[in-house]
Amino acid sequence: MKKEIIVVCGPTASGKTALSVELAKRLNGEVVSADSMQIYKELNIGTAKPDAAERQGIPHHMLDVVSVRESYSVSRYEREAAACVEAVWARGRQPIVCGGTGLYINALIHGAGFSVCDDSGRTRADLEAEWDSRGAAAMKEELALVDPESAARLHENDRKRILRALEVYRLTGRTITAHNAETQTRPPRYASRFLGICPADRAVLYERIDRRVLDMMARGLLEEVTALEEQGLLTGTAAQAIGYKELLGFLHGSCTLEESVAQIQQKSRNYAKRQLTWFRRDARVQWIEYEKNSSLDRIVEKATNFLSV
RNA sequence: GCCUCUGUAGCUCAGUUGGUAGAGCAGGGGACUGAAAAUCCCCGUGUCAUUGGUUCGAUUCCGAUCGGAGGCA
Repeated sequence: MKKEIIVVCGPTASGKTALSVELAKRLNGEVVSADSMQIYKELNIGTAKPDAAERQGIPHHMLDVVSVRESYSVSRYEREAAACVEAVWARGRQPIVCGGTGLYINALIHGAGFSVCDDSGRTRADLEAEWDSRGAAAMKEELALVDPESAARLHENDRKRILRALEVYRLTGRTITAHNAETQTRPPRYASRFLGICPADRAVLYERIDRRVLDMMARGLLEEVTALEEQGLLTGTAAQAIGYKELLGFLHGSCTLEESVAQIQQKSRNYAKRQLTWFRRDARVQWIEYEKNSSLDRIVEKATNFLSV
């Protein structure tokens, strides 16, 4: 078998799960998820994690790998997902990477090679404290001294990236610019085929999102969030998950349930747009754009056509 | 029925002492290399409800009409 990973990407609620399962059935495949929130064991309904019925007996990997009590990272994903892909090949089957987290997909395919390690989080905590006391301009100036390219590229308000660039420098003595240049010129570690799936009409995507949020509520999202909150589990990364943070507003009495649900829909639409920005600029992606009433069969047919050439 | 307030961007509202208007959100575009469902950047012309009048000039002042809110009956 030609060792080529099939990637199914696209915005949230575009139909990635159904397509990847169909492809797996036809191609003797197994699915490897590339979703930064479905990674968490306790997050189910709100992350649209496929249940047993949706999986249709197809093995799924990289779901439920950690508890929300732990913090996860791209570098862990890069390692663990690669191990899954290798295992699928070892079984003589086709790995199908499916997910909406573009950064994770790139890390898996490309292998960014993050070696810098500070699991204590001390360096970052120090930098955050410095940012708060010295201000954005001073921190950006400090970065400009050691890594002028990054400083020029990053906006002063982009706290997260400025601090990350400084963190890399303090930990390794190398700039993130040098690191990025090195990983970008290295060829990807896996051959891959990218399929992007999305309705041709943005309004149709947004309708699908709105409907799915309502469906999540009907399936018990509020109960899921309530239980997690009672156990004090909605902190850290889990508290960033769309659907969870908005319902917290209702649970704490700062808005009505209807307002929370509308917020979830809104934030999901905003998120879908960001995902599209990410995937659209990726020249590897072959797009399957479908109309409102397109059947799954037609979509799968289009996908297999792309894969056969 | 009378009185008061109100009608400005898709929504909520600001503003123009008369020289055709701007914020937030939505929406659109972009970025993204160990938090990524996160984080960050850019983009604002719309019969200023309709219709008369005053005026060189009205979205702004006056009248009428039609919506909306409140009060008195």
